[in-house]
Amino acid sequence: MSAAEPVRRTAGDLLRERGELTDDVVAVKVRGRLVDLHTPVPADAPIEVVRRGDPDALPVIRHSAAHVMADAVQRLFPGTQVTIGPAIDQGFYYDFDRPEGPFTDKDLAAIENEMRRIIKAKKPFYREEVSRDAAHRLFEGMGERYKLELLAAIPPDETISLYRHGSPGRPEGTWVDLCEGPHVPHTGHLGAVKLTTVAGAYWRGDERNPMLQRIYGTAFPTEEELKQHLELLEEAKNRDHRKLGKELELFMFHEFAPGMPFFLPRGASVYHRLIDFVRQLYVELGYEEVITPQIFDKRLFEVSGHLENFLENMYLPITAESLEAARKGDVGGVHFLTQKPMNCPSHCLIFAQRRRSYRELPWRVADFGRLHRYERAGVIHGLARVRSFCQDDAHIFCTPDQIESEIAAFNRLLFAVYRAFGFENVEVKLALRPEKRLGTDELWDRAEGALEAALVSVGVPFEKLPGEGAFYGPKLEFHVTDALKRSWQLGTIQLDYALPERFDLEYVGPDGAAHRPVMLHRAILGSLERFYAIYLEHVAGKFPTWLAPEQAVLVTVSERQAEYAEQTQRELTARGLRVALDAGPDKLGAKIRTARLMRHPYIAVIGDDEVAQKSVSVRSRDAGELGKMSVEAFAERLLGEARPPEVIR
RNA sequence: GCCAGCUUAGCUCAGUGGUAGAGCAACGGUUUCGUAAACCGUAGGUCUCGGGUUCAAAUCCCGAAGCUGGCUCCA
Repeated sequence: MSAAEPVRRTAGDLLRERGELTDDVVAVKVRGRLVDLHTPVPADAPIEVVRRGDPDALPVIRHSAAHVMADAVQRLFPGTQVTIGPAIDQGFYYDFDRPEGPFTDKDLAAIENEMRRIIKAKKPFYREEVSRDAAHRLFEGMGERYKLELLAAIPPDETISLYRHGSPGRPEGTWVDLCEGPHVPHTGHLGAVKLTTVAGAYWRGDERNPMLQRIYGTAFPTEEELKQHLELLEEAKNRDHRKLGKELELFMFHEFAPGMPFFLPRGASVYHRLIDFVRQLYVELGYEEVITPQIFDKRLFEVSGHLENFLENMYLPITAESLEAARKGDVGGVHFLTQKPMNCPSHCLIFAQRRRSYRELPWRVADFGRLHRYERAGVIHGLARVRSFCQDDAHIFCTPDQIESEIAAFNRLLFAVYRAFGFENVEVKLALRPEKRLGTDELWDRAEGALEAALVSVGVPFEKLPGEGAFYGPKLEFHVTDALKRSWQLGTIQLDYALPERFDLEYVGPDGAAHRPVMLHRAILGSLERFYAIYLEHVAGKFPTWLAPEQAVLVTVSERQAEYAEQTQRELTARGLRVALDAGPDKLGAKIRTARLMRHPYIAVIGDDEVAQKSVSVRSRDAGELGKMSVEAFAERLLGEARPPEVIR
């Protein structure tokens, strides 16, 4: 630092001068930005103190924990190189290049112990700002080639900062990392740490790069909070849709069809009711539904561009005849077939089936067709990521000046639907042009602009995702998170100028001339399979009465009431209700237990009293004991809840 | 696809080189019972599959499949 430069004081210095520096201060916030105590701040800036218990302290603690972990790793496993190690939502990770290969669970335990030693020693963190050259020399000397690569990627005008923390047992006394911060004042702030898993991760997230060893962990100010976090994870596991799907007999998988769910009778019942719900919306919103083929000649997907852009995700079925021809080398006898991964090309064929008038637009065509996409092994995940699924898919063919209102209307609809299912936290993302795409830049400018304009007009906050659009157009994505806080896309709306062009679609305008329509691809629930997964977790297996496979279960106190119970079941079923019956020899307590585990909305007990009074004793899953009521009153109550939620007013 | 782990009865899980186990579920019997598990009994397994090492493999080694946690890719 040259003499001419004014002395720059750190946030820590300022607080100390003001006598506000207590040991529980982890960092500060300056104009909304999280800054640690080691970093110089403008003397006149308003400072907000962040203490150990504050939510803002967590990322600081975790990022520091990542450093301490890397320190421990390098101490225990010399020759291991460090790369990056950020704080994340649930904790932190650090990626290492370890020549000896992956870490084992035993290694994790050893690393954790080493971390505890460093934490216990309450070693201070230091920040220093250095020149690019000095940093280069430092990491070159240490043989940290990943850090050199990171250093080279820092823009020239940015400050280069190093963070050290005291490391008991290291010859140089400290462990150093190229890092922006922020970090805690000393290692003692890392109250409770836990390393959770090891995983492979590509350097810089590119699968062509070498695979690094990632260690995930988490950290909290206190053991108590860590314990709570671990309990929360345990609870989340209990509502994992894969576990619930098995327990509630909703769906299954088999290795003969990996990634392709089998919906069991109870699960299929829910699935069909979801479709019914969407179908009802379609009636009200002016959609028409079609049914289209599964398997096509390859020419369809040549025209659509899928063969060029989506081939690695497509199944190519083959007939025995073609297989035989191929074996004989008879190329002309081989029929190249394609299993559809999307419905849009079919709908283009239907649009082009006859002359279309502008008076028909917007034409909204829906399709619950089953789609198949080949997904690489390792990416499939319960119902949330499958190889065979169906979307509540529809395409809107419209004129260019109908785009914005269609998109805005769809946005409003989608939020209303999600709200009806109890999803309040929906994240909206605008996915922009990918590298591999159809159409000119000018078309993409227009398409992206239109989506953004619609979002602005509806007034929802959104995030832009460069390069994430579909190959035929930009998309709006609507995301919600699963029980384990993984974010999944549900609905989408995509704007497409390319397919109408490729299929040479036209409508006759008021001027009598041919015009090119625009296509909107949209789904509300998205993949029904994925929606099913997320929703099942969202309600923890407790489907509302309108969706539940059985809306009530009748249980008898003894087998003596079986006849009356059967008659009651028939009466309720005749009124369109779904009612199960448990008239077996078990004791009432056991039947209640079974019924509760199956999460039936209502349990109706039938004993001698009920038979005599022509009643049932009702217990609601959500509202508790309701007492005796007539069968008629029970039916009325069920019928009142059996209607799907109203979305459109 | 890549890295790591897992796979034992329908389900949840014990079993680390020497005769495959438990609980629940199923089935049979007894009990006829009032709001989260009655009692007794019976049956059920090529220990995912294929190779290898060994006198001997659920157990050790190699390969495959499926699943799990990540990475990459995506609804």
